[in-house]
Amino acid sequence: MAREKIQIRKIDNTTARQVTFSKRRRGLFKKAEELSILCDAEVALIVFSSTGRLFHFSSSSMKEIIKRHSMHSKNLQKSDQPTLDLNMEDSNYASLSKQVAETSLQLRQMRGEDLEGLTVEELQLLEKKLEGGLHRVLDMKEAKIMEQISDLRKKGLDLVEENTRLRHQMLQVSGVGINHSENALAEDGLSAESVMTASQSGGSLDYDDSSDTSLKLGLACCSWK
Amino acid sequence: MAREKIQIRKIDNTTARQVTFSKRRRGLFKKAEELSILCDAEVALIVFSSTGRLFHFSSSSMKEIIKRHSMHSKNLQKSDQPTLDLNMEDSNYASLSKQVAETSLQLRQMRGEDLEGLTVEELQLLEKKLEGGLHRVLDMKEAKIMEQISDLRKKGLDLVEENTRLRHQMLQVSGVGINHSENALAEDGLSAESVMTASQSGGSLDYDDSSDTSLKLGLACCSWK
DNA sequence: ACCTATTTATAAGC
DNA sequence: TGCTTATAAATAGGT
Repeated sequence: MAREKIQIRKIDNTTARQVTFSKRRRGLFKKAEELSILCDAEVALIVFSSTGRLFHFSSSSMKEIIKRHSMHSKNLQKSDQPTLDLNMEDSNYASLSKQVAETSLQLRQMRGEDLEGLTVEELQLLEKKLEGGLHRVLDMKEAKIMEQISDLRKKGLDLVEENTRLRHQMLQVSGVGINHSENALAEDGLSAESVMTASQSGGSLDYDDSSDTSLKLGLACCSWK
Repeated sequence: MAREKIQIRKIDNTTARQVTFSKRRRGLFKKAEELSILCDAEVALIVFSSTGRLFHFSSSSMKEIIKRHSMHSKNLQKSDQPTLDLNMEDSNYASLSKQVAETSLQLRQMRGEDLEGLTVEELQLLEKKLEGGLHRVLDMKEAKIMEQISDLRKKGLDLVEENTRLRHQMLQVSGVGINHSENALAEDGLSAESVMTASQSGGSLDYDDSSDTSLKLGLACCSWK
């Protein structure tokens, strides 16, 4: 496709053949990938040069694709002892394959793709499904978040309790006569009440607690109600 | 590579995607064959469309090439005597089965089922997917409804036109001298103007048209904007 | 399915 | 191999 048109038959000159192989191989692989991306297709390409070098590409798992292919083509094979078993597997496979296509279409449509062919009624149905799903997801998220909050709150209370206990121990260890330590207790950490208030009001919880970040992530969302 | 340059990412429009698939698939297979002939290479190409259809090409025996390929890549595998064939089929089937399970789980979760095991982060991701899908579904529904409305409006205009013509014919048939028929015409049905106003204002379209209920269904939804 | 303006791929040559 | 360029092919968007 250039300078001169060429006939499609084996290139005699070895060097020229190898040069052409390199160039065309690249082009072929590029187009294979483009097809898989543009058209959402599964593509597997295997090339052996005349010198025995292997080149291959597959849009997903080569093994998967080859398997799927052998299932399909196995219907028209010379077979040997197709012992029914295999045949049944074949039909099973065919239906499975169909099922995969069908299910993934549904999935794509729930993601808002491939909607062109749907009627208004079908779109409405889809909409209801999505709203229902969204509703249930939000409910579940809220439940999980409330759970985490109550867990954290409980942990907080436990910590406050432990702190109090520790401080009492400290007091006893330091001796009762030293005023200084009493002041430190009053200024330092939070009291049980202040912790409770902070977590219930839903305000910013700035625990720099590195052991459990999930609540922080959960609350990062602004509209989980 | 034509009229306009395109980006290499999945084509949204289903029809366009299928058209492109057909065209590029042909091109890809042609080039695969050319490479094999020109450069004396072994080439195997397998393509599954997104709808599950299989297309394949191989310069020699597909089985041979696949075997040779697995020999190469099998260097890091358990190898041995697993007569490739059967094992591949088995695991193939199993993996397809796995794929079905995986996909249908995703589907169920998008419908708001089987959410128990998910973390808040995963729920959030799901939520975003659902919102995105819902948004696209609503957009598409709106587009389809607008299309139907404009169709109906056009039909309405045609009918009005025809009515007018029919009335003129009636007038001519009834004879020009009879005042009575002129009055009847003035009081009776809608003029062209009044129909236009009604349909353009977006007000309640009370055609009792039983032949096409899809618009009614479409408008039954209160929030398609 | 067919039509073309454009984009790509690529045969030669270095 | 890589680069360049003239030209053949492929193909995106329409019809």
